[in-house]
Amino acid sequence: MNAEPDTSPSTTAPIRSRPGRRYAKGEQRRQEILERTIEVVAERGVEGTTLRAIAEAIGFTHAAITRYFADREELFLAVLQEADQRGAAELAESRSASDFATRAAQISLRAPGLMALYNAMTSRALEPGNVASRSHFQERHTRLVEEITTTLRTGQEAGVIRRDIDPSVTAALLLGAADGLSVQQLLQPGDSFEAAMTLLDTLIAAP
Amino acid sequence: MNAEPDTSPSTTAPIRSRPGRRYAKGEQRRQEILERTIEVVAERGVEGTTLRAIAEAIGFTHAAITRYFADREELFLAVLQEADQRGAAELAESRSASDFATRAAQISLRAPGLMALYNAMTSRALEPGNVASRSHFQERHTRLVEEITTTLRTGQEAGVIRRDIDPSVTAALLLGAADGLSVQQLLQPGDSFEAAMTLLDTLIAAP
DNA sequence: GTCTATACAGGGATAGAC
DNA sequence: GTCTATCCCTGTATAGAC
Repeated sequence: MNAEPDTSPSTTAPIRSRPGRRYAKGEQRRQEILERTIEVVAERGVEGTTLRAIAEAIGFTHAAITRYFADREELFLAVLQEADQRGAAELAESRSASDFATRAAQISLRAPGLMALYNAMTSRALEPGNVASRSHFQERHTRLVEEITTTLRTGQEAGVIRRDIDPSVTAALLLGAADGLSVQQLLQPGDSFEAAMTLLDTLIAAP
Repeated sequence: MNAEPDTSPSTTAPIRSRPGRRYAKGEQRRQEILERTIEVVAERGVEGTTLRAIAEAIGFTHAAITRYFADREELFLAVLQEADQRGAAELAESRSASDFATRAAQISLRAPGLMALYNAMTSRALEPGNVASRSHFQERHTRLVEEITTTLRTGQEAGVIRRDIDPSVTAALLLGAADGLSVQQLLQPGDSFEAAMTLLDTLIAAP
């Protein structure tokens, strides 16, 4: 989007000596840190997930983590990215657009701490001067909107989605609704999430 | 909702010696702290809004703030509550339901740091064991859903809102969409917020 | 390459002086 | 009612052991 020229798409602030996956042990450690982190988040919340707490869960010193991730922000972003990638396959099976959005949210809801982390990082991305997180979420959002837009267009051609609505605006609506409703769902669990997304589904369906 | 018996509706953890508005000076100080806080948030972001930074903006020591607010969490919550009350009047003028949701979001968007603070606090409310923030947002959500539901029902009776949709589910959808889309709007400013809410408006309008 | 030890600046919270 | 002093906890940086 409006990000400055950045040649490294995935990692924002690359560690000096991260070998391109050459050392098996290092890569393994990296994965372990990612997995433990989300566990600690689920147990102690995002705020309680200090570098020392993660390190302790592994049997480490907190300083060691900085070998793999420049700072806490980068670590958290990596956790979200990992979760995104794992969910990507499942997401690709979506049949309808709201099905897509619903799956996206539900994947997050499955892993206890993930949605909390996602929200915490989103709110940090809104902070002034946080280019790393902001561009991450901007890219993510742009990508998701494009995917949903394509699905919607296909649906319109197939005659299952109303033809009098703009696909990309509808995509933004679906994604926004899924995001907002899943927060709501976590705040007070109930069936409003399902119901609301289903309603949206019928609203955009061809008459 | 599922909140524990709580006799104090507005303030979650009352200060030991808050006199029921008896001391003008104290009340004035409290207001000043609230106003400065939102200013500091706008300038330095939520993370940068330390008790010391707020105190410095007033000409205080950070410890003095704890006379008026038990901790930072309570202070932030009070800022949001203040903003809610100020926006309430404007909100009451809403004609349609999505107009309501749109206004609610736009009021937040007007004050630079407010939406960031709102999101930061929402994400904290998702943390385990944070009863204070969680119940605040639960109550807020319940209240807003009820108000929108009423507006919707009136619209249905007047024939401007489709009659085949459930008012409360629709209210949840509107609120969720407004929340999710406003984050999106802050992340990358554009006109997708307006467009998407307008779309939702037409979707729920009577044919 | 990987990790420990250690130091540092800055945060929230609190006790007690005035 | 406000301040000073202090506590313990963060993330971060660096030096050096292995």
